Amino acid sequence: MPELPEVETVRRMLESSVLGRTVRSVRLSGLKLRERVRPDLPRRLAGRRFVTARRIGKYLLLDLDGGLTILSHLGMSGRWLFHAQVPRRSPPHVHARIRFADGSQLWFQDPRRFGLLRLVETERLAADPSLALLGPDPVAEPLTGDGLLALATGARVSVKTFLLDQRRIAGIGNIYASEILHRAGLDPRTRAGAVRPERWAMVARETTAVLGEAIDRFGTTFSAYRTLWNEPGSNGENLRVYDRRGEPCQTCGTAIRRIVQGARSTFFCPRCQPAGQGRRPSERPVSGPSSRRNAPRGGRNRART
DNA sequence: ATCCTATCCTGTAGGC
DNA sequence: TGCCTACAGGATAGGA
Repeated sequence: MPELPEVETVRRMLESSVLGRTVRSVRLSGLKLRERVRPDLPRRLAGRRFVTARRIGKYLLLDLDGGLTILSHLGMSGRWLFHAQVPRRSPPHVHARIRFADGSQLWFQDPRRFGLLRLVETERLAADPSLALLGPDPVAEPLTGDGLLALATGARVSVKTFLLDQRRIAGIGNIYASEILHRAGLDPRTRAGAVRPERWAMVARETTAVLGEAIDRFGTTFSAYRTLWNEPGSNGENLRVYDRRGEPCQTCGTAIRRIVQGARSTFFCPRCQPAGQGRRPSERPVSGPSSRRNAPRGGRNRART
């Protein structure tokens, strides 16, 4: 799943390749993504120049001159791809092809169609419903222990679910939530409102470290995520718990466990992340108490991200 | 208000 | 080999 580091990687690459280019024409697949792409998007983009590439949480904001912005989200399987030369055989699921004058093209590809391509007037972005409720972006404004403590006051959800809530913090997804909690030594089942201040300080520090390292490695690729150059990110080898059920913890050797929280996998080390940092919330796997039923059957190459 | 589940969607692994 | 089923999880609408 593309999370903040993957989106940031794409943003930086867009910045180096697409800024300054003027759109000659656009072709849409016409298929519905998370929402329908406006059919007048090609007409409205034509002749405009890309001027800024921004990111808020997992959202990408591509500003064009004349006050128009493409608000984009990669969802589960979305990719922005830049082709200096267009490949002879066209891959499936390309929903937008943006052509530039020199023959290069920028594509939005998304097999699962959870992604988003929305045209917004730049000055109205702040009021856009997808952005209006987002919490702080932890790369733009690094988290602090005190800040997290305040955000979590009264929250009864687990700290794992808390980190995934984009209204509280924007950009953390399922992979990095597990990684952050492992490095912070915090049981993912702990109730967010019961986490001690010292522990929040560790979460803040580790969030910065985990996201920063992932950005340095161009993101984590299991299978779907690719950079703008259609290359996988190399952060997978840097992950300590995610998708490592049964493997020995790199810190203490204990077998990594997988549990289900809010219908999502969580991976943690029961020894490095001991219970008892606070009371646990009443979260249970959706399909009953047997978490084995939801166990992924694949290895590290299972379709993801 | 807050929490929680179902829903959208396709590729892929694994079972038979 | 090939068909079938379940699962992966981004955001969000709507129910408890």
